[in-house]
Amino acid sequence: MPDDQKPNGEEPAGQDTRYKFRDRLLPHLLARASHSLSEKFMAEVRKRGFTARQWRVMGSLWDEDSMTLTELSDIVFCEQSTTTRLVERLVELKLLGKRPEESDRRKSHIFLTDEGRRQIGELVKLSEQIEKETAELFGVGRINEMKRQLHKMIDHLKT
Amino acid sequence: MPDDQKPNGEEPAGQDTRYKFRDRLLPHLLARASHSLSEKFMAEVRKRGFTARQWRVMGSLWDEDSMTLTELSDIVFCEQSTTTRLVERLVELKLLGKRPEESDRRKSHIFLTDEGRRQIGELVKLSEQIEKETAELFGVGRINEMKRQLHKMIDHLKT
DNA sequence: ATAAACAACATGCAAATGCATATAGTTCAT
DNA sequence: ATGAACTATATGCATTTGCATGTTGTTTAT
Repeated sequence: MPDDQKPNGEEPAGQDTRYKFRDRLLPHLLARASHSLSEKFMAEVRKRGFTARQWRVMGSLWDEDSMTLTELSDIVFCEQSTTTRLVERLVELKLLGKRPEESDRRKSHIFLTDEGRRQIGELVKLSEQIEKETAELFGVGRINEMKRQLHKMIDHLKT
Repeated sequence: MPDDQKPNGEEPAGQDTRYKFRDRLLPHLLARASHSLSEKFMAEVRKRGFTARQWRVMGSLWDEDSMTLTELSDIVFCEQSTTTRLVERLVELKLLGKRPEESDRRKSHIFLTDEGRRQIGELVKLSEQIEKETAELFGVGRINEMKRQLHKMIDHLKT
C-alpha cells in the first residue's frame, strides 16, 4: 500500500502499536482466545457428528432441567429462528425433548433426553478435563482471576 | 481483600459451583464476553449492510498491505472455502482487490480498495472509541492485563 | 529431472443461517 | 371486558456455510 493511501492521522497516544488493529481490540482477542482454547475439543465434537452450536445447546442443558428457545438463543449467540430449527433437528434425533409450559402456552421447554445425555456425557467430561488442564497450564489463580473479570464484564453489560 | 488483589496460584482448580456448567468453561465465557462487548458495535456493522465476517475481513486488512485467503481464514475463524466466497463477494462489490503473488502463483493477495477503506473508516474509528470506553469502564490496568493474558494464551496455543 | 508429496485456492452440493414476517398466546390500559 | 401492545415461537426464502473433493502450482526426495 503506497504511503499516500494509508489512513491518515496518527494513532492516539497510549495505543499499543506492537499489535495490528485487529489484535488490539478486546472483542476479537477474546474470540480468538476462545477459538484457540476450544479448537482441540471442537474436533472431538465434530468427530461425534455434532456442530459447535449443537454442542453448545446440549452442553448448556446438561445441568438445567430445561430452557426455552429464547433462553437457548441467548446462550448459542444466534437468531431465535436458527435455534428453533437447530432444536427441531435434535428433537428429531431424539436427543432433545420439547414440552409446552402449562401456565404460558407460548413457551416451549427444551430438555436433554436420556439418549442425548448419554451421547454428550463423554464430551462434558472431556471439556471439564481440558478446562482443568488449561487452568494448570496458565496458572489456576490467573485463570480464576480472568474468569472473575469476564463474569464481571458480562454481568455489567447485561441489558 | 478484594478478589482482584488476591495473589495468584493458591486457589484450587476445582469447580466453582456457583455457576452452571456452561458458565464455568473458559472458552464459552470468553465467547460470551466477546459477544456482549461487541453487540452494540455489530448493530452498526449490520446497519451498514455488512456481516460480522465481512467486517472481520475488512477490518483486519485495515493496517495490512494485503493478506492471503489462508491467512484471512485463520483470522475469521472459518473454512478456507467460505473465505474464498466471502472475499469473492466483496471483490464484486469493489471493496476488496485481489492480486496474484509473483513468486508463488498459487497465492492470492487480498487488499482493501480505496472505496472499501472509505466504507469501513467510520467503523474502524468507532471500534477504537468503544475499545477506549471499555477500558475506562472496567479499568485500563485490568483490561491491559487481560489483553496480556489473552495474547499469552493465544501465542502459547499457536500450532 | 521427475514423480510423489504438499500447499493454496476453487467448486458442487446439501445443510444451516439470518432476515423479514406470520401466527398464536399473554398482558396491559382503559 | 376488549383492543392494542407485547412476547414466544414458527416459517418462507435467499444467502452463507462447511464438507468433500478437484485443480493448479510448488517443493522434496531420489
